[in-house]
Amino acid sequence: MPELPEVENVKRSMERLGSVGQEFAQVELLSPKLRTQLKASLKKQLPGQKIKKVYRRAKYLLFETDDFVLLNHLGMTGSWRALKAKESREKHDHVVFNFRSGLVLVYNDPRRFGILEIFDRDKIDQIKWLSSLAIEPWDKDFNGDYLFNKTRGVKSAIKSFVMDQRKVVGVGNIYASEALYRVGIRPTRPAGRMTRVECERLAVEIKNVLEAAIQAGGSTIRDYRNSEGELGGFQNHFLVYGRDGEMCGKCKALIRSKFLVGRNTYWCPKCQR
DNA sequence: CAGATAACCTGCGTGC
DNA sequence: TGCACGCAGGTTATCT
Repeated sequence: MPELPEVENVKRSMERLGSVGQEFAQVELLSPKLRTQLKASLKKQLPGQKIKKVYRRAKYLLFETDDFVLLNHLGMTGSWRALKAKESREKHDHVVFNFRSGLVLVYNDPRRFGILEIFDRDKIDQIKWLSSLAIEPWDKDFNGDYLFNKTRGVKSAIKSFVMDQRKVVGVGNIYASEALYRVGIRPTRPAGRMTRVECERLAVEIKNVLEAAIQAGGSTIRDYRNSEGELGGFQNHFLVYGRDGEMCGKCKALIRSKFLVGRNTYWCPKCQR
């Protein structure tokens, strides 16, 4: 469910809930595992720790405390919510974080593809989930030259390149189609066949589409919500995603879709070459 | 090695 | 109303 814009919005809503500065109290583990085993150390180590910072890296959400880092990936269906009435538990709630102030944050995840793990704070750079991620899209080095150099000799489709978190971070199935449409590149184009100018434009449009989606609160197709329960709005601005059979807004050709890289992919056959 | 496919899970919409 | 099937915002392991 969540790509970078959604995770960024979860992060911002977490800050608005006042999570920074909160001191952990009891932690309740309701399930044995998400994508990975839920460790008992969550219950033992977090109480007494204060959240110093909440931040995002790629599609990961991180809570930094005095001594630890709580790492979270939302998988396809992960979500957070703040409890108002006590004991308002729902199906697929997996972990309950009680704070000393009375705030309660619950992690819910029907498909359990998410990750919730704790690491020593001085070992952040050893976290395997983060070790091979590419630079952030807003890093000064993320530009046309970067994409041009990384794509040289790559025969696989540009769409799979853009979705490869080791090459480009934060772009998933929605924003891959949207970014490539904006640049006028067909998703099936071999990555190594991108010109330098096209790489330049792709770097710009990846940032543009992610930025626009962040500003719109992310995309809600079925069930995405930020931690304050708010829905996203960028689904109303999709130019190609989910619009196969509809007219392209630029040229009136019909938008097509095809299964590619294991995911449905959308593009305009006339505007994208 | 690239590319496709399966696997991990549950829920929901569709068509019979 | 029920059931089988396909599909879903992600990632990784395993095939061909």
